[in-house]
Amino acid sequence: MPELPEVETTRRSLEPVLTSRLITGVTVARPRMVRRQANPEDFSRRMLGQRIMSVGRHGKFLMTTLEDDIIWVTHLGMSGRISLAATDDDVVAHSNVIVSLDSGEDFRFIDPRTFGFVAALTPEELQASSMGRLGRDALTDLPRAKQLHALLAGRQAPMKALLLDQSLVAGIGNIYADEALHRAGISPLRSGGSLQLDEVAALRKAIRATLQHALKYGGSSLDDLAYLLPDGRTGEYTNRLRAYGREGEHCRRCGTEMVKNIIRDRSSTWCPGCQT
DNA sequence: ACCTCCCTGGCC
DNA sequence: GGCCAGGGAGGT
Repeated sequence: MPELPEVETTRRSLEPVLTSRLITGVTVARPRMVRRQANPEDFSRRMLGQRIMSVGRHGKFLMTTLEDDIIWVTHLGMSGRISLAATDDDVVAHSNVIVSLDSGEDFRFIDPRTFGFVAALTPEELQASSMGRLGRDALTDLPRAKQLHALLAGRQAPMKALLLDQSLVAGIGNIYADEALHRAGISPLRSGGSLQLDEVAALRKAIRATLQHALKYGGSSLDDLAYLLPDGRTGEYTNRLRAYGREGEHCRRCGTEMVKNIIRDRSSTWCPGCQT
C-alpha cells in the first residue's frame, strides 16, 4: 500500500532514469487508469515526443514535469507500483500504462486494483483539481508544531482520520498514521482539537521520524508484494513496524497487547497501554 | 462531515 | 462464494 516513503523511494529511483529522456511511446492497456483528464486521449497526445525535465512529488502524487509545461501525474493508489524494465523485457500482468523512453527503457505502471491513475495536465488543470488542495508535504515541508496545532484547533474528528486527510498534511497513509501515533503515544481516537501544543510537537517529531526511517529502508512491502521498488527489490521497513499489523502482539514500548479496531472505516492498530 | 463506490487477488 | 485490503472522489 504505497504511501509517502514508498512514493519517495520510487521517485528517487525514477529520477536518474527519466530525467532528460524523450518519451517515444505511450501505451494505455487499461483506459480506466487515465483519470482527472477532461479528454482521455489527451494523456498520450500530451506525453508523446516530450522531454522529461524533472521528477517531483507532492504527498503521494508523483509529478513529473515535461518540457511543454505539462505535468505528468502518477498516483499509485492502493496496489500500484512502478517497474523500470528494458522495452523488450517480458511484460508482467496488470502493466496498465507503459511509457517508453529513447533510452530503450520502459516506465511500467503495474496496478491490479486500478485505484491508481495517471494524467497529463496543464498547471491550471492541476491547480483546479483536488491536487491543488493538497496540504503541505509531510516529508519535506511539515508545518511547525504551532501551525499544526492551529490546523487541528476545533477539529472534532479523531486524529487517525485527520492524519489521513491529505488536505491537512499530504503523504501520510494508513500504515504510517498508525506508526506516527504510536511513536507519539497518542490514541488514534483523540479528537484533533483535544491535543495540547506539547502533544502536537511530539506528533510532529513522530511523523518525521516515521517517514525518515521508513524511507531509509525503502518503505514497507507487505505479504502481497503489491509494493516493490522499481528495480524489483522489497521495501525492508515492514518488520520494523511498531503498530501496523501487530494486533494481538505485545507493544514494543510497554508490553501491553496491541488492539485493532475500525476508526472511520479504516483499520487502526494501536496500544491501549501507552497511547493515551 | 459523513456515506458509498471503485477494483482485484488472496484468503477463509 | 464471500470477505477483506484501502486512497480518493463524488454526492448529500
